[in-house]
Amino acid sequence: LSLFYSNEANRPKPKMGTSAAVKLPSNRSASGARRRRTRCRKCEACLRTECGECHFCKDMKKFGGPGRMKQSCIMRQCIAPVLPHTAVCVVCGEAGKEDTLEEEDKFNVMLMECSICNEIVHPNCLKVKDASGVVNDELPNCWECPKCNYAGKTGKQKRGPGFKYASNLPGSLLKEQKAVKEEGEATSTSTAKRKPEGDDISRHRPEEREPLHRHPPVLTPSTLPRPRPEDKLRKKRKLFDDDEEEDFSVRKKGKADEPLPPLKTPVLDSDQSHCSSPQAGPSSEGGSEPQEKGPRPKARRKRRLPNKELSKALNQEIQKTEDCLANENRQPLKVEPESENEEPKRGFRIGSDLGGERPHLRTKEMNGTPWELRHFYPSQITPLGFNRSSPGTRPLPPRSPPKCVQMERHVIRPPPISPPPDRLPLVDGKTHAVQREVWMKLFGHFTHKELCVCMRVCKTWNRWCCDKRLWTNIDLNRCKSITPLMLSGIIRRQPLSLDLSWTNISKKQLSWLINRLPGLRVLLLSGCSWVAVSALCTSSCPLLRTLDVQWVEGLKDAQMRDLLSPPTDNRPGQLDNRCKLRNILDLRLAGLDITDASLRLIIRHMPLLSRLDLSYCNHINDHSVNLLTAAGTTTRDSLTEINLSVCNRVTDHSLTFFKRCGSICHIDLRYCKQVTKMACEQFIAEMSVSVQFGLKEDKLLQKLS
DNA sequence: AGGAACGTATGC
DNA sequence: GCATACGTTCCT
Repeated sequence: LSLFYSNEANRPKPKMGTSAAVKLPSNRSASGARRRRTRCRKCEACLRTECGECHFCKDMKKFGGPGRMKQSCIMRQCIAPVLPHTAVCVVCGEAGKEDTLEEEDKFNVMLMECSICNEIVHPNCLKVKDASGVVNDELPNCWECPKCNYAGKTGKQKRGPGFKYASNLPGSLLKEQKAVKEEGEATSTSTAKRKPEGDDISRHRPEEREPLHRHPPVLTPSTLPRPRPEDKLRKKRKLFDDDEEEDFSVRKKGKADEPLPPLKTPVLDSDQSHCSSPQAGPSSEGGSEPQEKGPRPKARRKRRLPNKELSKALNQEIQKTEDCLANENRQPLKVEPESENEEPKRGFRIGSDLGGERPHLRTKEMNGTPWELRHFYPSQITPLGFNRSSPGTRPLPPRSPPKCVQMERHVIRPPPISPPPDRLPLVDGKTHAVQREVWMKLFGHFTHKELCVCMRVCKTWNRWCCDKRLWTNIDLNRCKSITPLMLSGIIRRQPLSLDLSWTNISKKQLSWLINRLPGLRVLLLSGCSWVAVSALCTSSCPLLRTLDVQWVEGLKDAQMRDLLSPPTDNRPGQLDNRCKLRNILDLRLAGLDITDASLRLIIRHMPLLSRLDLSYCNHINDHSVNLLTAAGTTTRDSLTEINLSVCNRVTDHSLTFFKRCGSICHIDLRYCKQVTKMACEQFIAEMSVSVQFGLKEDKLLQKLS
């Protein structure tokens, strides 16, 4: 099944049903009552235990709360709530029968709930054959039934059944966007079947990717230490940051005075007006109904015990982020395509003219998605393909795609339970002679771009090509916008190495990612905002070996402390008290305004540190080197490579300190104005007693093997 | 508008 | 019958 579910378009606003606990509003629609949904009990969320810490957990009696709120743990909010067992088809009165049939035939006998009229039917029981129903990929058993679709009804004022998102976790990346005040006819247009505009795969074809080899920093005079990235650039990025309050705390003063560049374009605006929001005018249905206005005697409620700090902080963060995400990504409701990466343009038709297509296939057994390719390597990316970007060229912050009020929501469904097929099924019912592992060897030679193309070929290839062995390195360096679809694509591939350098990834996004990449070894975040990088403060990635945070603006000593400090919540037995980054071997801090204070933390908390990049760190001096190489420090023996290029406070004296390092193999002092070639040669001469060093370049000392 | 409260559907 | 928690209403 596809892991990308992107349409939130037509989730109807919950309406009263016969079962509703409250009286029906006077404007209740003429259509059927809505069924309440219930947990799938299979998704990641359903399977986990209550966190005991969220707002709703704290309300629970079992956690000592009053039990008034009666809400599910935020971490346990179901990703794919299902119709209750008691649901039956309004036509035949029977339950869903999908269990009785093969996958491909299930659709017509499973119960589908219309997000507009709320009717639950077997598609087979419907008489309307000329209209197309539009399946909501996001929610199991949810569609816009052919009747409503044919009648031109829209779900605009409604929100799908069942979904009550704890938008922050674990399945959904997005929370429902706030109702957008849209006026007039914009609200009357259904997005249900609109095809994604300009969403042609060819337009999103990634650039040819360079091999993932690493380069040393480009150290030509033209790229010599540059001032911090221009404020202007940062300002632009700011528009897409979510955690603004933190952001301001690290921003240089004065910036706020500058006018923001106008990013909203006419395109954007027209986009907005064309996309009907699922929430467009939600208040027009129930909310605006002036029912029960006026004073009412209200005695039954007990005094509340507001938990403002927690809930507000929680929700504000979520909302802000998700508003941001909402703007970055929006796609109309779509039907999952027949072949995985096919354009999801059409509503499907029941028994209609789409030839031999079996529309229900679109809702089942899709592992890949058409959006995957489009979003994984969007156009206008020029992946640099290596980590150490030239520091002088902080890119213009990516701009979001044209914004649209249309909200989409991404649910990461659990990975397929069944193993990928071993052989390719053929049309004649037989299977291809070549086994999967052979194909996999072939796929192993393809670029990621090519793999994305392969994933469009068929379901089987789609699953095969998503094998994490083919995606150990995912490089989104300078990808202009990280979308939720890309995030879910990353999760699906479970890379060991992830390059998000110079992207506009937000804190929320990064946090979401890290929490779902438990095996991540390499994380490259150079040029990202500190706000984003601060996600590392609260998330744990115990296996992380390489962390690149060079040229992260706002990352100074105080932030390093946050990054390296053990979790603050140290209740016994609750959390790991050790440094979250204790297993780092390779730390890249180029271009940061850090001082010895940070180095002390590093020395203390990163006992395995082997490679340290401090180039372009203006505060680093001989004393810093003395610290790193002092007796009793772990770095003294663990350091094998150090990059101090363009550290102008480092002098010849540092070289004498390096003599104490037992494992040092590589000392980069290029462009250190106060380091002389003579001192380097003296170092080589003195070290030659035990280790042979040579000058690979001017002031670049390297052990000769 | 956002958050809290609560009636009662749902599953066991 | 009980525990859970969905979806609406009410309060701030």
